Amino acid sequence: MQETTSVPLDAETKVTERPGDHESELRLWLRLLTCTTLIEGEVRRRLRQEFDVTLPRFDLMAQLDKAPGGMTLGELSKRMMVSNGNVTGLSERLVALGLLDRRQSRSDRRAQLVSLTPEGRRVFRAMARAHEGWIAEIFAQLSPTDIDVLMRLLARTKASARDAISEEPPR
Amino acid sequence: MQETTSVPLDAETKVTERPGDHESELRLWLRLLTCTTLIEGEVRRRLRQEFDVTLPRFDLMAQLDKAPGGMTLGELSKRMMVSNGNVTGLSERLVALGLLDRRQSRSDRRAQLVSLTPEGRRVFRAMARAHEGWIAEIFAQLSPTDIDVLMRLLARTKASARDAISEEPPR
DNA sequence: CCTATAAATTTGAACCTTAAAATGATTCCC
DNA sequence: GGGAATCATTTTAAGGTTCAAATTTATAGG
Repeated sequence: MQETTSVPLDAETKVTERPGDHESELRLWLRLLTCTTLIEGEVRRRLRQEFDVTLPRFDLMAQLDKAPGGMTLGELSKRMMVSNGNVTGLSERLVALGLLDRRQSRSDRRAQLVSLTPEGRRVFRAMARAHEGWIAEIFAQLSPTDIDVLMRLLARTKASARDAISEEPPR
Repeated sequence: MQETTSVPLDAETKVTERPGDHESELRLWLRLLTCTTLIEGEVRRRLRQEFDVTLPRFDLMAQLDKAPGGMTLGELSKRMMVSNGNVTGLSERLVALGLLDRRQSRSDRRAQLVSLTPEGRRVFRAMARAHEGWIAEIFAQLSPTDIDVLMRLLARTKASARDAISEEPPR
């Protein structure tokens, strides 16, 4: 057994923390996860009910809407933060529905370029309008200041996570 | 073209916002989602590499670790915020691995009680220890104050989302 | 008791997701 | 210009996920 409070209390440093204690970070992570899961689930439900579309398809179309000239599958995969194979399957289904166009890149025969069809763009715009409203409802109780502070802290969180993630790989 | 700043500027109200504008909420949601996806992906990767276990299985075991007496499948489903069928399948695989026990509730023959086996508990504890360390790394650049403020704002976010979600159903 | 209703879970179909291996194309560089 | 490394994508296998419908058991009223 090891004495966990044997370190002399130093008023200048964290007073309440035991050596291996990271409870507060853990609780923060769980809360972050809860918020996201909650909201994501609601968005998924409404997309299905009101537009008969899945969330991943909406996400993919959202990326393409921002790239009028189309985008490569690999680029999509990176931006959506999902695997390559995932994007392959999603695109196939959207092409089959007539919402996506797909063609080979002229300059690189390895690459597939996908873009929204006019129909796809029309459908997406309608969904996006509704979606923005749902998000506003969901965050309705946050003041502009709350939002601003959250944005900053989440930016810091993202940076911290990226650093922690990219340092390991060289193993 | 429409003049977007034609509304007389009133110092007492939001100055920069157009009528149907909820861009800031939308950006906040995307950032929240990015943070979560980023971290979740890293945790998944490490769980697989170091313990050969999937994130959902870890999550399920984490819930059970907090309930020494076991838990009903429905209860698990609610706490994990996933569907019933999902929990059925996950439990089956964990029982097959000898990490979970499963028995019929004595008081309600509809209900199935699951709990960690001694082996399951041992395995989970080892994973949980490592997991706590990873989370600490990932959030390393946040100060105690950052964490505290984030906790509060996310609590508010959660409350706001819950309200928005539970008000609609009666439709 | 009997029936209606509710509750807990399971099942089936479709889809999403990842990781890893395979394929085909491009680039580098000597 | 030929070989090695790299890159974009597809494929495959295994698993995760939802939804909705079906099954089984409980509970409440009459």
